[in-house]
Amino acid sequence: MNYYVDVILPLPLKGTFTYELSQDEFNKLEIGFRVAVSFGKRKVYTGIVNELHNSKPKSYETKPIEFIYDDKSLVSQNQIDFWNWLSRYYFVPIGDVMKAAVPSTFLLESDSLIIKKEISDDMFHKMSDEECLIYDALDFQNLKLNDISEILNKKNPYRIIQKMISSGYVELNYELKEKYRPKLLNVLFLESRLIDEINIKDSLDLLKSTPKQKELLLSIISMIQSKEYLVIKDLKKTIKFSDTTLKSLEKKGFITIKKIKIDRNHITEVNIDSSNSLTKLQKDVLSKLNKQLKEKDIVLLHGVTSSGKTEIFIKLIEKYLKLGKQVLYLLPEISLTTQIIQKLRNHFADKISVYHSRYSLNERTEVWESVYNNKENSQLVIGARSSVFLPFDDLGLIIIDEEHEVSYKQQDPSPRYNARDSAIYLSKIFKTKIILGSATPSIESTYNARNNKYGFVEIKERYGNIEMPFIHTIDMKAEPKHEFNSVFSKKLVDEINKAVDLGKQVILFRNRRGYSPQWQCGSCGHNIMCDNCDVTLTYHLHSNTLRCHYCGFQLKAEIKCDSCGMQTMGYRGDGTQQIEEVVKEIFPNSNVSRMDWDTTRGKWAFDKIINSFADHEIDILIGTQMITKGLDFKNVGLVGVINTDHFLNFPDFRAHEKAFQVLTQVAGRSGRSGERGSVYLQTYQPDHPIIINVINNDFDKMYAKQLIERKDYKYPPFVRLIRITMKDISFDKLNSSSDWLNKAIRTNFKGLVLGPVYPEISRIKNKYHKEFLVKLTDLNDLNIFRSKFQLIMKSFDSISKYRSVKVIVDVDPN
DNA sequence: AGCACGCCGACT
DNA sequence: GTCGGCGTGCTC
Repeated sequence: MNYYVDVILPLPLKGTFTYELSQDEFNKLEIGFRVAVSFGKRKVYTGIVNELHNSKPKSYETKPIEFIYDDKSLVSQNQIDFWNWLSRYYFVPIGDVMKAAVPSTFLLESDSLIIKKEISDDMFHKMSDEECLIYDALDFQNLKLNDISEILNKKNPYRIIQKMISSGYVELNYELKEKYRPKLLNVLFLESRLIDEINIKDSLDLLKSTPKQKELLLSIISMIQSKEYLVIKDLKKTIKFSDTTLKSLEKKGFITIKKIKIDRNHITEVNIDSSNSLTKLQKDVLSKLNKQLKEKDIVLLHGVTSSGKTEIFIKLIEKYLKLGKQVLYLLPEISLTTQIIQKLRNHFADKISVYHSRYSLNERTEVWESVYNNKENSQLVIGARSSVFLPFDDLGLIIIDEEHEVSYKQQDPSPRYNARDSAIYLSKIFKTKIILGSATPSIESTYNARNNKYGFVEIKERYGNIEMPFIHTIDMKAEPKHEFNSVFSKKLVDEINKAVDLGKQVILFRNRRGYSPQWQCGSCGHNIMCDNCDVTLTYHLHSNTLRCHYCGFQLKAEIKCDSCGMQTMGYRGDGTQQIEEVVKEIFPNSNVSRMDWDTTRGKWAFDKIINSFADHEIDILIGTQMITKGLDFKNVGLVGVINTDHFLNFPDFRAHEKAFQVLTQVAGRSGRSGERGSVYLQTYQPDHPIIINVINNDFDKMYAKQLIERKDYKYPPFVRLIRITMKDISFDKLNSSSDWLNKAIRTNFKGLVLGPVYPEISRIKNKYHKEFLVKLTDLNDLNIFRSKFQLIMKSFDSISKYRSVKVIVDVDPN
């Protein structure tokens, strides 16, 4: 009997790789174990077992595995199933899924080391000169392949080493570097005899001659109380002492100093608030939710902004935690602010872990381990997209908050998966319940809810009976502009002044689109383009440079125009920075701050701005989408949208849906406690149907109209979209290869295929882009299309001149 | 992807 | 003569 294992490797290659096993290894291994395997000529990777079987591969020879890391699966069968589904559904190599799922800490790096074996004289005499050279060199130290290549002055030492290995002169060993270093904390333990009061007295007598030490010991005793140990850093905060003083105490046997491993996700301050009483309305919603959950696995909770969804979620979470189940609370990355985390911590204290891509590898590793061991502090995980990959063992509930957010879909590196949709699949494997929450649910989820696929609960009132904000339009065609800057109407400025005078805070909102500051010639209108991308460069005031947002290309801003030679290049367009300046100019007595990707680079920059706004250190906050994400400010009296039209006018089948969502969400920031808030939308199209829907808070009408359009023009939820993007440095090669692919797809697949077309930005980072859009009318078509497409790509890859062309498949693109 | 092999041009 | 450029093929 032969024994084989199919291994997932962290490489962007299709499929798994088969290695041979001894019977012992076969018996020991299980799905989800980690193994070290040699791959290619010189690489060793950590792979994860996908399958164990007995069928010998026909077309190639197998290698043995090198090493088994685990006694217990690192990744459960369920997770492996999930990876396989994701890989298949989204057309991505399973290795990419593995890389997204497992912190690299668990995938040890290896460097092959050649180690000398003891051999007989007889064998030694059979060696060639080069072999002898290597063998002798190994007397001093173990060598890596690179070292040997230097000794022999030869590019490829592998053949020789291979021969030496097979002859039994040397063997390969792998230096496995543990990348993960747990955070260590210096702590001190008090000698146990000192806990007795009489002993303390005696001991202090001993320290009469060293008052510093005596004083320190007294502090230690008073601080340590009944605790097991004292963190030295904390001690230093209370009393000043030198390390030698502390060391002396250790020498004299009063204390012992140790380094202990601590959990990086320990909590700092918690104000437990277990009262958590729900209003009657909330209780009502909760019982409806519970009822729905009995019948359906997925329930959509559509609750208007500020309707108190979080408190309801908290009750639900409590219920599942009490049952001993794990709970995953998914949020868009950007909403993972201390605000919501703090709210949940106040209820669940140390049962919470947060999983976030902005956290360090070490921090993520700790959460992973904690979930893996089903520890107390990760019973509730609050996480972004990638937390669907955590090694849950007994997941009872997944809450997907802000369900409509497009950022649940990973865009750039593969795997291009949607965390919401993946979580839904995950829930089927785990038999987990799902709550989708939003004030502005996606058309797709609403469609599923209304067609009885999902359960559905609605909250139409705001928490504490606060009225929905009053939404006004300001018709920019008719209203006079403010004298300082024409982006502001006089009306908006007046209203802001009124609000600020009343001690209210103001949020000004603008869309990045159309607001990137340009460096343009005042005489000929010449614009400066990026060298590598098909976009104009954006002007950055602080550095006086022009930058590309796609590739980072930079130029110094010059006054002289390249095109007409005039000294009339200057700053046009109304960038955020410019708006900030104008606002500061118009409202000189107010504190004005700006929040966008530029001002929130650091890990905590976002939280800092949010907190200072919450503490009313800022009167007027200017920002992009970012400020709409579920932030809960008490004192906002006015929200102004500067360029409403930019949400309405772009060519995307979701444009109107998104415009409704974002405007409703922005409006929802106003008047969240106490009085009714106001919202002002500056627009040139005050009668636009979406604006009317927003004003009337009329989700149903918006939904009905969008659904008709989606049906007529064949978009989700009526079809499934697949976008295929081709990229190449050579424009001609891109065109000829896309012609080839176009023909191949259309002759093999009888479905709706659009394209290829050049996307709006047709060149990025020096590569030309072209895309297809495939529309599938039912799920079975996905399987048909996949098999056809795979065949097509096989032929495509065998055309050597198209080798450099990148083909990217994006299933359910945004 | 990452790496080795192999075949061509420009150098000590 | 050789170093090294990149086009090509392969990894269980």
